[in-house]
Amino acid sequence: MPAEPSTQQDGYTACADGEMPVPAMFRNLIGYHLRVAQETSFQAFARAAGKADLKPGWYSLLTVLAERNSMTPSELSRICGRDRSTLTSSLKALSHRGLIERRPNPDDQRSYSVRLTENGRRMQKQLHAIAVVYDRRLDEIAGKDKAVLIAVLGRIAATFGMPQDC
Amino acid sequence: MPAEPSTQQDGYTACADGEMPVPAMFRNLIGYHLRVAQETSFQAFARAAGKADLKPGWYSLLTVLAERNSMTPSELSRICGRDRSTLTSSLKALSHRGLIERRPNPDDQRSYSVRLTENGRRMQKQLHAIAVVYDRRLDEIAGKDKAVLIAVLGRIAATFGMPQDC
DNA sequence: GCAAGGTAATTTGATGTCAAACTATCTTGC
DNA sequence: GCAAGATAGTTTGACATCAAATTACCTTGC
Repeated sequence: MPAEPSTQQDGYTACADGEMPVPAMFRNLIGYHLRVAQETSFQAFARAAGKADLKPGWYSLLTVLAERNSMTPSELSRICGRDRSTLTSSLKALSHRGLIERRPNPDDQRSYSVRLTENGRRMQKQLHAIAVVYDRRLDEIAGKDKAVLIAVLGRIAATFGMPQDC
Repeated sequence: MPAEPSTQQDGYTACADGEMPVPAMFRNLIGYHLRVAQETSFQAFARAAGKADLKPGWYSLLTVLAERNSMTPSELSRICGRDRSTLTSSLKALSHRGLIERRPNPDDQRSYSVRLTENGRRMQKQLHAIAVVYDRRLDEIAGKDKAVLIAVLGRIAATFGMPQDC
């Protein structure tokens, strides 16, 4: 065995030169850079959360709930930008683990509202701590451009996030 | 500049005012804005591509291939940032539709290389045209901050895209 | 009042993704 | 050479997601 630990094999050269080829046609496309930046940074967060046995998708749900007394699944779905049907299994899992409580809505039998439990609040803080660690790295990378970055990203989300028929 | 937070959160009322409430704990997190901006803009592109019966995931594959004579699935996987196993079914579909050709590698029986066909090149141009339309909107939104945006996003991808042990 | 249509949540089906297991092949140290 | 380990591609399993269909309940026009 050869051993070279870092043997680098494929062009990737792992750490050796850290250079990722960007296809020429993509170099000027904001959408490409946006996608790659988001995916790589989110995966780093997800990996860290996963090591603590936490689902990254829970973070936004718990955080949104942490800021409001209670909400219906539909409200949660709109604010988190996920289809309602996607929430069904998440809420089931969160409820099963005692992180949220469901309570029937007396005014509407179809609906119910969801509220964080004490454990849920604890879990939210734990996930937030992990997120903040990662975001600090993003802050460093953005440096003085952070405000501009957030402003532009916000405009993008506002523009494309409009319900299509508006 | 920072653009301003939505004052109203409560109602949400769909289109009525087009403002999406951003949870307070997320307002200062770059990762959150990155995620929302990427998801909303990518979905807009995916929807447009889907109307032409094109899979958005094909775009990066075809484009990368358009810039090189031929590549192995593993190289493609690294450049596109997708797991190798993910490419298996995509390449099968692309091959089945006659958009790419596979050819065995005489030097290594395990491997093969992939090349665009004429139809594949046509399809790539078509997808690129759609992507460019969307990216033009992103350009407008970014305005004079485009260069800064791309630079920051590139640094993020480079930092987090490193193989984990670096 | 009540039928028609809307809404809340769920279920189901199709995708896209990663990671881990697997098979076949190549490479290397000895 | 050849056994041990690395590598290429695939298969399989687990998820997250969306969209369409379903069910139960609500609201409205008349």
